Amino acid sequence: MPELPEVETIKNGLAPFMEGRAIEKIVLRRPDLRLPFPPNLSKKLKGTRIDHLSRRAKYLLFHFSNGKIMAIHLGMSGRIILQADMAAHSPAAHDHMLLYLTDGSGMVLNDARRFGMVYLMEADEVSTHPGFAALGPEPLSNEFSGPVLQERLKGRKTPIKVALLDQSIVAGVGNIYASEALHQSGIHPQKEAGKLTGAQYERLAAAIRDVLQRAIASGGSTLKDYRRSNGGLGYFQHSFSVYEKAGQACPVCAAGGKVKSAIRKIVQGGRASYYCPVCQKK
DNA sequence: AGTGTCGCCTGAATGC
DNA sequence: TGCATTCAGGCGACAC
Repeated sequence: MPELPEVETIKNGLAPFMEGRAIEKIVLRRPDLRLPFPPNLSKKLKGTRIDHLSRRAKYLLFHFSNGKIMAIHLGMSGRIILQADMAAHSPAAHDHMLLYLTDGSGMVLNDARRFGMVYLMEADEVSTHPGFAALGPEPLSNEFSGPVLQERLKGRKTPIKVALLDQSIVAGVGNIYASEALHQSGIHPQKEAGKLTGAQYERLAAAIRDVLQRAIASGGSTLKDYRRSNGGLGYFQHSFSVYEKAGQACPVCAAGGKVKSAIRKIVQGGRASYYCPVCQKK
């Protein structure tokens, strides 16, 4: 499940092999993923150069020389696999989009569950396009801070864990990093989002940044559905404190030596949350 | 506007 | 062994 660090890692892995190269053609092997592919995608991009790659929230953006941007959201199970020789690639199950570069290399978009999305837009539409207009600030940018988080959550009665998954509050945080950041900042996932103290918003904002940065430094987290574009594995999953660790000892408590507590799993908004009942108080 | 629920989709895990 | 059921979850659509 690619969240911000995974998409950032994919972007960094792809960029050296794609930037500056030109599109020969794009072959679609089905009409849609979560949404239909953009009409005439191949025709609109044929012959254009990829100027650079970037990321916004969990979207990977390809900036083209003709002023267009292709945005890919990998959903739950999306993968991008680089191919040195596209002619030698025989499409596998769930290879939905094949992007051929003029030098013979290319990339394959594989998405078993098809929760992913591909958009094509003009460069100046990135802030107004329906998929992007409501996105909150990038957590690793200067636009994000404790006070900003506090302002955006003012009056919100929803649990803080649920609010962190809302992409309009802060962009790019998903289920793994929401639980990890709340644990790191000592905040209970069921705490009402609008009712943290100023110090707690500061700690939470700092923890979100820290956990995301550490995950990026580790190449992201490899779970059931995510691999890096070179086929290699991220390894931040070995640094999880609470995610998928129900019943195990809380590492913070364990380090303290005295208090023994086990990580608990609850369901909020239909999704699993993990927390330490000792470290994280309402 | 905020909040909650549903549905999309497949593979892995579990149950009988 | 094999078939059926359950679960995972980002996000758009929708109802209230």
